[in-house]
Parts: sequence; structure tokens; C-alpha cells
Amino acid sequence: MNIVFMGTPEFAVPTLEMLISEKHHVCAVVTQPDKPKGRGNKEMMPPVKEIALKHNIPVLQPIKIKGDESFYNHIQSLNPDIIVVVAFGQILPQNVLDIPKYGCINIHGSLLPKYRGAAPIQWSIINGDEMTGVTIMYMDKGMDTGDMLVKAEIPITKEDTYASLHDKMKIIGADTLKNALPMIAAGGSERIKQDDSESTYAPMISKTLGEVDWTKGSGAIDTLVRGLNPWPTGYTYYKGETMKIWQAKPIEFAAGAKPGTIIHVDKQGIYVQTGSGSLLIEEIQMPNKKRMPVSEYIKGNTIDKGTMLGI
RNA sequence: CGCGGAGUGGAGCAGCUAGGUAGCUCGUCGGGCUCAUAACCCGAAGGUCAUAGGUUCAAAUCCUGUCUCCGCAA
Repeated sequence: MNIVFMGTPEFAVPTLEMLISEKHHVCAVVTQPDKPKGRGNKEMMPPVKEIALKHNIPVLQPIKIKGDESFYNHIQSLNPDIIVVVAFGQILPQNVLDIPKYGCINIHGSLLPKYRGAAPIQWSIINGDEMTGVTIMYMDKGMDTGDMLVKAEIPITKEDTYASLHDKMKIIGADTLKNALPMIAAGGSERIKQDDSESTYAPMISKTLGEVDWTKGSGAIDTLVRGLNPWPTGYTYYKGETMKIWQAKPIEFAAGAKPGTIIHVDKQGIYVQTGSGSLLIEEIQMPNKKRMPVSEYIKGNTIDKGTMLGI
């Protein structure tokens, strides 16, 4: 099939690679413009662009698709059978959605209609869900509201972080689409309407979301930390300095202290009283420092028992 | 040239402001104690202080360039 691919971050890469290795004709890759990123504000190209260049596929990087006449004309002239969209980062206007004869297909990182929006994987972990998945769907004008084709489920383990789950799901997304493509091309695929009354919304992650509220239960803090790893990470304050929490686990033990109090420190980590139970912080990162296990950190630094975190 | 911090035995840090013997915690190795131990006691090994120059009688320390890493901002 003649395919236009739209996507930007790492999550979209396996799907693009799948389309290429399956011998589909990817006639163009559309991705977000290069942006100054990282330390020193160097121009960084999106991961998807690197793959496209490697395979000599033309790359388009429109700043804003909506209202961009020449972009619309360009895509139309390519006459794609299908447009595959994975974590692209822009809303597609109706006129673009109408171009391909088999429609625009999207891979979404949740079991729709749950977690529509930008950050479904993070929110499914933060909320403590035991199951999530990917949904292949036809795009319509709304935000992740189109008719569904097929879903693939995956359990969320107690150890899953955003990074680990993301890496599993990007593969599952590519595999699931691979299996669905013949069905789509045959035109006989079943369209399943989303039940809007069941829908939830997964908004973009902001940095401040990572600040730990110690009055919450240790389970909720644990899922927050895992859902925001590796970015922006859960964090708190120790004596006024930001302490990023890379790894922690909830434990039953409770000392009856005020939430946020450090009740014990040893090689296992920092034991902190929470609103319900306590949290064992195992790996941290202080300003200007690398992340490291607490057992390493305390060899050259001190963590005082009794200190209140979060201030 | 977005702002800032840091490179010191295997690991984590102090020492630098006011240049003059390389220090702490942990680990490693040897020995001791113990029914036993990740516990305790005694001892040892291990660093041309990121790198290249400069200033100086003398540089981890002051000055300049380079490399690497990290925090913030996006």
C-alpha cells in the first residue's frame, strides 16, 4: 500500500520500521519540526525523522497543518491509500483526514475510550490500573474519539515504570497494526463505536505533577513515582533541595509519625511516613548529582532521621 | 553562544575562600572476636587530584583553553 506516516517520538519508531520492513511504500513521513532541545539548546531532530532519513523517505515538517494549503496539496498529490498516525503531536484537520481512501489510522496507548489524550501510558500507571493496552482506531475530528478496529491488552506490573511500559507498548502497537493492515486493506474491517459515557481524559504531564504529597497513601505515591519515571520523575524536598525519587516501594510499616517524616535510614533506603503506611525510597538524585541508590548516597552524605520531606 | 553546578584510590564525599605531608565513609584484601553474621576490633593495599598550558621556590587549591557528566529552562 501507499502509505503516509505521521509520528514524532520514540513511541512511533517501531511502527514506522514495521511498515518499511513489511515492504509497504511509505511515500512520506510527516513529523514535528526540529527543535532546540537539551543542554545547550542544540537542534534535535525527532526520532522518527532519523529513521526516515536512513531509509531515504521524504520528510515533511509542517509547523502547523491546520490551514496549510501547500501541505494539504502535497499530501493529496501523493495519493496515499492510508495515513498511519502514531503520537504525531498535531490535530489533523478534516480535509486531511478525508484524503486517503482507507482513512487515517491511529495507534493509541490505552484501551479506549479510557485515557483519551496525550499521556495515556503515564496516567494508567499513576492511577494504579492493572491492565492497559493499545487501540488501533480510525481517526475522526475529535481527540481520540474515532471508531475502534482492534485492541491489544497488556498487564501493568508492580515494577513497571513509564519507560518500561512505553517500550513494551510501542512494540505491541506496531505488531497489532501489522496484523490489522490486511483487514483494513480488504475494506472489511469492523468499526466499533466508542462508548463516550465510559471515556476518561489523560492530559499532558506537567513537571509540577511530580511533587509528592506525603499525606497520600504509600501505594498512590509509588504509582506516581513509577508513572513519571523517567520524566519528570516524582520529587520532594529535603532541607530545601529538590530530591528526585527514581525508585521506591510501599511498605506496610507505619511509625505513626506525621506524613513526610523520615522515620529511618539504612542501606535499604529512606523510610518515609505517608498518609497510609510508609514508603521506602531506594534510589534518589540530588541537584547537580547523578541518580544513585540511597546506599551509595549516604556513603558521602547524610540523611537525617526525623527530617520532614517536602519543605 | 539560554542559566548554573561538578570531575579527588573501586563507590560516595571533604579539602579549594586565605597555595606548603592526600582526608572521611563504604568497599576490597589479611588477621582477630563470635555458635554465627551484612555486626564488632586490629592492620594493609589502592590516587601523576578529568585533561593541556600558565603564574609560583612550591598548585588538588590561583589563571586560561579542551573534554566529559549533571541540575534548571524549553
